[in-house]
Amino acid sequence: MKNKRNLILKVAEKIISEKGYSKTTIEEITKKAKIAKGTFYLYFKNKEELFNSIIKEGLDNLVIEIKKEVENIEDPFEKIKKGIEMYLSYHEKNYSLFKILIQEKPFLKRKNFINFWEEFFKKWDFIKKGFDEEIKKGNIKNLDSEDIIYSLLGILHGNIHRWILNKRKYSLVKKKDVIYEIFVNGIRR
Amino acid sequence: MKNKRNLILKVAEKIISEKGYSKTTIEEITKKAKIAKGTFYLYFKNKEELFNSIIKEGLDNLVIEIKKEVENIEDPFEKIKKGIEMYLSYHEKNYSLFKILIQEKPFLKRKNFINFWEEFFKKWDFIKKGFDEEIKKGNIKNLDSEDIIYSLLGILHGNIHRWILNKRKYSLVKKKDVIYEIFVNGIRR
Amino acid sequence: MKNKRNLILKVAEKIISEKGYSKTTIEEITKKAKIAKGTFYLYFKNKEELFNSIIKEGLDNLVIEIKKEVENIEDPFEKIKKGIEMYLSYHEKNYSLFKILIQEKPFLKRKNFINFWEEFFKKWDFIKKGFDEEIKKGNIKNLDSEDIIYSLLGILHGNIHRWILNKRKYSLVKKKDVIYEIFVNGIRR
Amino acid sequence: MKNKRNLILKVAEKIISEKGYSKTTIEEITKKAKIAKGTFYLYFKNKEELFNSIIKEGLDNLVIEIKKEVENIEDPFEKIKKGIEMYLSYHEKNYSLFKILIQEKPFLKRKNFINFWEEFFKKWDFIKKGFDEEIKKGNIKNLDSEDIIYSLLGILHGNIHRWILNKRKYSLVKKKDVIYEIFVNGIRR
DNA sequence: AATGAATGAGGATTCATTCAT
DNA sequence: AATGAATGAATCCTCATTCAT
Repeated sequence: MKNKRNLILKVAEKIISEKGYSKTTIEEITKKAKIAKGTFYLYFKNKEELFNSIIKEGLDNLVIEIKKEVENIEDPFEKIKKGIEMYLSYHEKNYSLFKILIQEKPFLKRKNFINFWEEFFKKWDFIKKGFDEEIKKGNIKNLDSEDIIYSLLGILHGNIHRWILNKRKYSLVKKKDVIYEIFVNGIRR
Repeated sequence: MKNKRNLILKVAEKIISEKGYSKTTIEEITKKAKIAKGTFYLYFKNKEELFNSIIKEGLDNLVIEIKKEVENIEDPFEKIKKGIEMYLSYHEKNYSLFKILIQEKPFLKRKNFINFWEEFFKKWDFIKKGFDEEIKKGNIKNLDSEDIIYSLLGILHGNIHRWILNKRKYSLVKKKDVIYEIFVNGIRR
Repeated sequence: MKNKRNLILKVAEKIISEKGYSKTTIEEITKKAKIAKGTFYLYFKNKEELFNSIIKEGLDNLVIEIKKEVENIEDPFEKIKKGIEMYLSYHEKNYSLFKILIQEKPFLKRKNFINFWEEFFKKWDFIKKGFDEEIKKGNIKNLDSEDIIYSLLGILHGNIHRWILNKRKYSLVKKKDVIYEIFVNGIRR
Repeated sequence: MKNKRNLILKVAEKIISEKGYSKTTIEEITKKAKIAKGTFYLYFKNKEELFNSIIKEGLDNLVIEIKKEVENIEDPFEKIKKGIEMYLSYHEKNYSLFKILIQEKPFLKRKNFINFWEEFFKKWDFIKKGFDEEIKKGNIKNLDSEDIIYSLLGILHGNIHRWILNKRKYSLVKKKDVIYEIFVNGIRR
């Protein structure tokens, strides 16, 4: 049943985002999901796989949503504007994911750890390519496009982090204009 | 002996940055420091206090170093430039600290978790004030200075993170110009 | 399985009565009971709860047995006689309990320590009431009934203690007549 | 210095009576006595010897005090009366000792444990002999004198225990008459 | 597919005792 | 005689994972 797997994922995401990976026990996850402990292992090989699935599936959805909205926009800066908005709006809806995402995951074996982040950043290649084109056209300063993308992600994460620290009292999406202002003026020629 | 405490701190910082807090055992720390397990508890109340000390002392030094270099600079943008350089250079020397900083903190209860980060961000208040002045003078766009500082920290962290993911193969400090370029053009009126 | 809990209880009672609470390890209990260490914690929250359960259940049974035998006896002095017999006979069968009862309870804070014993003595209120009635009727000297009950328990414990020190070489129950003789002549008008 | 040994004994007696043997640490004893931890081991071989000394010396004093007062009294029942009074009065002054005394000491090796109590009871032989004589003379019922002495100690302990449980709010010595009344009528022919 | 009792390796912490100074 | 830093064996408890039902 696909549903039970999703149930576990949702329950676990919430708990892990609140207590952190180490303090989250299979006991608690299965109790809250109202299934038996053994059942958990029918759907996940172990605790680590559960964790990876939460992140992988969360990020996949993030990219899918952004791509869908962004790919039909012609104007490069409008594209960026929409991308920023989508990134914020997705995390506003799925703030648990971010809290899980930003933590170092030192319990991941080194190899898996590298793969994890590489995969995350690779997902934004389609945006990087956009930057490359604009640099060629002269619309954007002649910077390394990878520098640009990491800086953008940095600004976004800084703002999401702050929003969470403030207990999500204000609308995260509203920050889209400030971020756009700073970022685009920062890179525009 | 102050030295033994520092020894523990140094050894622990290295191990925790590599394996993470939860996977790091007192056993391993003391073994690598070549002291008895009980000796650890002469210098730290428990594992949690060790962790907090690493971060507290690491960040205190970071702020002290930056302040020292920056406070005599008059020109606001030069000040920012130097600040960025110092921030990067400190983390280049102490890359373990950053990895620990962003790690999951399984012992922190929600409230303490918030406090932890709030304290971190409060440390940069002295910079925020500088931004406020420049906004008044009209040198910087009329943005919320807190938005600005979180965005700057975001850009910095994004770049540090990337550097670590790339196994620190290039010089982190060299990124100071790109970051300055993007950030300052982003906020300058 | 109720049985496994009882198994632990029995094994632990024996060991604790021999080595004392502090020197008894969960390791030894579970080894002797042929279960895994973790299994212990399925049935008891911790070592302290185990200890409390041993005493609570032991004393509850003691009171139940005595009450059952004594409540149908009309004559007050016969009642006392039977009570003494039962008290001795129960401890003869369950001599471990007594040794545990008087053991140091290192986990009990002062307040709880008091409560612990108060609860023990409260269990004998139903006997105290009997004394009160007989005092009114003039069959027993006009003494404080609480003085009487504590003295009786004192005599009993003194004799049980002695019996245990003598390695239980003689029949404890046989002491019932001497105790009755001394005690009843002591309080009878 | 004989004084330092006594200092340790006094400090330790207080702490052990409050927290029990197991929870009392050498650390705390030496800190409260304002001496170094190593100094403790100049005066006592180890923790167990300290414990034994507290009890041995406490009981020796008890017996000495009682003997001194009692040996010149001719009348056997007056002798008992005075003995009861002295026993209570000593424990009223030294209630810490009793709290230590009544606990089982399972941490003592079995052999030492037996010796410990045997020694305690042997101390009362001089009283037992008095009982034997009175039995011969026909003043006391023809009971085993050891039964008598254990019963008396039992009554006394029962009453001391109760007094401590009541937080020593009343005068313990005042109970001498009730105890005498019950006990002596219990054994007098 | 589902259950949950049972497992046992693993890890933080305590504290009596030692010993160089 | 006195110190107190250092030791490390000892012990409680946790929790991911298994497996018989």
